[in-house]
Amino acid sequence: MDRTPGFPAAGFKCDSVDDNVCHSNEYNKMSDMKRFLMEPTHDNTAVDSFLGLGMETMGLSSTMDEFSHGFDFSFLPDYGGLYSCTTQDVEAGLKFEILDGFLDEVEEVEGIYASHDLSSTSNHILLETQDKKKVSELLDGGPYGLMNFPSESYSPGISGSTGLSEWSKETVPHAEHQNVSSEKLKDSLDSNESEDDKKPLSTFIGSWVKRGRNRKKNLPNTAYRRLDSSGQRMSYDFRPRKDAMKKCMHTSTENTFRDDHLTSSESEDDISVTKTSRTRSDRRKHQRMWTVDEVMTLVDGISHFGVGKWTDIKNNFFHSATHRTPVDIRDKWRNLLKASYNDKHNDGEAEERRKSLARPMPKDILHRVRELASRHPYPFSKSSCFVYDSSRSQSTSKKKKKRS
DNA sequence: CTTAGGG
DNA sequence: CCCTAAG
Repeated sequence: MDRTPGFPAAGFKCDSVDDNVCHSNEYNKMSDMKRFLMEPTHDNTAVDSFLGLGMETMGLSSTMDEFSHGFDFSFLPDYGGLYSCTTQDVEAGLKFEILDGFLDEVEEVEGIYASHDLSSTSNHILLETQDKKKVSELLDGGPYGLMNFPSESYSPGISGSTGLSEWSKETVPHAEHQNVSSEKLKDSLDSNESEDDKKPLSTFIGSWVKRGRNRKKNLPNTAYRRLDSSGQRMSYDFRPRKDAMKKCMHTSTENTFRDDHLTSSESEDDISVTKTSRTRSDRRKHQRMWTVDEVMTLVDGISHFGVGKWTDIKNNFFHSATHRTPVDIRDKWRNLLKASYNDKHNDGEAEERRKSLARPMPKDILHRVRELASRHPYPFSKSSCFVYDSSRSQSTSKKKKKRS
């Protein structure tokens, strides 16, 4: 795949990623991102600056300090990997993350599941699994010899807010989703409150802030979240569009918001919105629904590292998902097991009734969950009550990973 | 720090 | 999701 001259790769940390990794999916996605960036509603000032910088200081890490945007390049790995690390991608990923943040909140509140169009789910899941199998090859030291991927060059794009939700949408008419997203953002940017006034932007901000606050409480984990396996700093101290951000937030929350809106967990100073709200038992207020894509990522991760290697799964499959701690992942797996178990032992009537209420979990996933469950028993339901037809399990090419 | 388990 | 205990 050729990089157009206008979009130079910022090869700062992505030397290990060669163009081969950018197969068609990423290409399409990049096209979308570029198109997205071309939208007149977005000021490309920052992008242009990045461009210039990218051209001039390519490979010259010593001159990076002159960069006045406070851009911490150490975050590149998150968007690196298959994205080939162009500055545009960085910007785009950033914006997507922002937009997705909006959508996440909106989803929770209004029950709109725009990020995964379930009508086309079956379609895109098939492709998705194929893609993931490619990823599996990568992990297994497949065609690209990334056997011991340094956990940062491997960023399959199945990453939470941005990559994950966009990862497999190539075949889905997801342009509408993006349009919706940008509309949402525009509305929020123009007026301080979103159009339907159900959720003023301040609410979003408050939610993010509080989330960061809560996360902060368990400091061991927070510290952990800032580092990747090699101890490299992974915080995203990236604030080029500060001015644009300013437009959409109250001054009182500005600082916290700016630090939190991307990291959602890593604000150093959260003194502003602390004592008053936290005394409540509002712990579980901000839950993010697991998308189907995330679940599939989780299943893939478990199939690679095995049940119990939650940190490995987090680092390699949910690396840029700022939420989703290893514990979260483990919990989700626990719930998936339960779901698969229930799905197995229930008469169709109850199932239908339940499915009308909850959003459907595709059968494919439950099957894979059961496979994995049978593969490595989880000391969860005492005995291995997930005796799954072992003959079916042999059909998959997935390798069996034995836990120690 | 990580993981398991319970709330 | 959150919290805690144990390795």
